[in-house]
Amino acid sequence: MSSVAKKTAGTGAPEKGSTSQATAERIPAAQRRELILEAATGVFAERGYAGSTTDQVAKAAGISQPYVVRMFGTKEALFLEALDRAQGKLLRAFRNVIAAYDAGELAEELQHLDPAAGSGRPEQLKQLMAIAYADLVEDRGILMMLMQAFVSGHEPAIGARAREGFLDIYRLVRDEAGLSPDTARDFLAQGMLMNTLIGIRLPEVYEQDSTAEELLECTLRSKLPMVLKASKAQRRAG
Amino acid sequence: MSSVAKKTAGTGAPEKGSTSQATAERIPAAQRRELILEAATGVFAERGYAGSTTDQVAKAAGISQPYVVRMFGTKEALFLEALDRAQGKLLRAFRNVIAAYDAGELAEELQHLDPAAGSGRPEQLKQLMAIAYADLVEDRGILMMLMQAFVSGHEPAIGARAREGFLDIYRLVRDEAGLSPDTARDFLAQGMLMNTLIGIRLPEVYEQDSTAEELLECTLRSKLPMVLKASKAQRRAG
DNA sequence: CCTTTAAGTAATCATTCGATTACAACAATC
DNA sequence: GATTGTTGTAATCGAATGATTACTTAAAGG
Repeated sequence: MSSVAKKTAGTGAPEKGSTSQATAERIPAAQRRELILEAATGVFAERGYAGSTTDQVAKAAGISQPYVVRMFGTKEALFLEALDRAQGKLLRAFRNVIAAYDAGELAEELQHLDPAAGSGRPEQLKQLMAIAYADLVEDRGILMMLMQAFVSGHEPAIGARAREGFLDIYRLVRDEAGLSPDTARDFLAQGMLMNTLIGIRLPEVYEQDSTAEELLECTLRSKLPMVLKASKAQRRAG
Repeated sequence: MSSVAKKTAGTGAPEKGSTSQATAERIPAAQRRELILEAATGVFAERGYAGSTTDQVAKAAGISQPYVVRMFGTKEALFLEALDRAQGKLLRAFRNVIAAYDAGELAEELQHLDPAAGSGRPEQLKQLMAIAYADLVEDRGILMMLMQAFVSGHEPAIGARAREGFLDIYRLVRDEAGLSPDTARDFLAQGMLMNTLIGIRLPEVYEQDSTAEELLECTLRSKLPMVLKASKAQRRAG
């Protein structure tokens, strides 16, 4: 997805010799909004709310800083929207698993589950959702965006949203997947551990530290190779 | 420097008689250092690294902002020292439990453990350390200070230190308490969940939200009343 | 007393950052 | 082709913040 109509990189010279326009390609506001939210999710996930600047988001989205502010009003409003979006993606991922399971579409995946963990619907859904959660690590923005919100409870608006969002996830796992409170708690705890391991960038030292290797191995299991690959890609891009 | 300009304000203002004490009480630098670290832990725990200012730390410690900076050099150095201190307290708390257990000093506490969770040394130590961890919530600064470090992996110095610190804790739990990797992982996961619940200030809505009530109940168990009390105290302190 | 040292602050500086303003260019519509 | 709304930027402002400088003052030690 790149510019076709405009200059900048369109025809030959990226230099601004001719028309001194540094302006981005014009696209509808609704699409631009989504691009900004995508960029903001990455920036906020990386640096947290206070550690991010609207200019970093603007640069990541390929537009100017005033445009970001004008479109969302304030940095806080932008953060809240990005948070909602990330939470929505997580809830949708879980609901997709549940729906597919109940429709009997996961016969293949069921073969690879740990039989010792139980064969009831809640036990199997728990394992399947854990896999879906680990899949979200590939993006890395979504889970760390949530994590950053979870440690920003001192900001009144963000704290309130984070609380509600976390409880939404708990209720989904309990009511829609049917996990008992204790099982739901264990499920969430595993998720928070994964977030933490990603947050401290443990995959980056996987090869140099055997303790890190062991902990990552027993936390991510079959999803470890994918996470390691995503980590390396992230480092290149960073 | 002692020639002429020395007495600029010496003309009228040096009232030493009673009230207006613009300067803090003079105490040895080593003690002041500890006071600043204590204050910094609370501030960083609350607002994170980027969200905290050296002036907030100074105010919390009852001294001026330049003094904070001069004593630690940079905000980052201050954060790293506070982080070390918090991690040290956590490690010490766990080692105290292990030593007391091995010395047979915990006969009373053993009566209150869940027998269904197993009666071997690792199983009992896991439960005892979980209680010790929850006890640290009372301070609140220590655990959230660590949590804030865990989401600051993008800061090179902090990220490196956070990684090492987390692995130190894992090794302690595995090697000194004797937990298997899987059990150690589950233990850490519960800890990360507790941190998250504290981070989003879930205890503050305990009375208004039955979902929050259930989740807190099944995560903190016997330690819930203490955490609720600490939460209320924290709110009053603001 | 006087000199030295340690503890502490006021003032300020250079950046950074979120937000605002004013404007430019493109596109649709009449 | 003039009008009008949409998409976008440059310039800049005021407040906040980490750090520095220069100073003050309470003790400690002759």
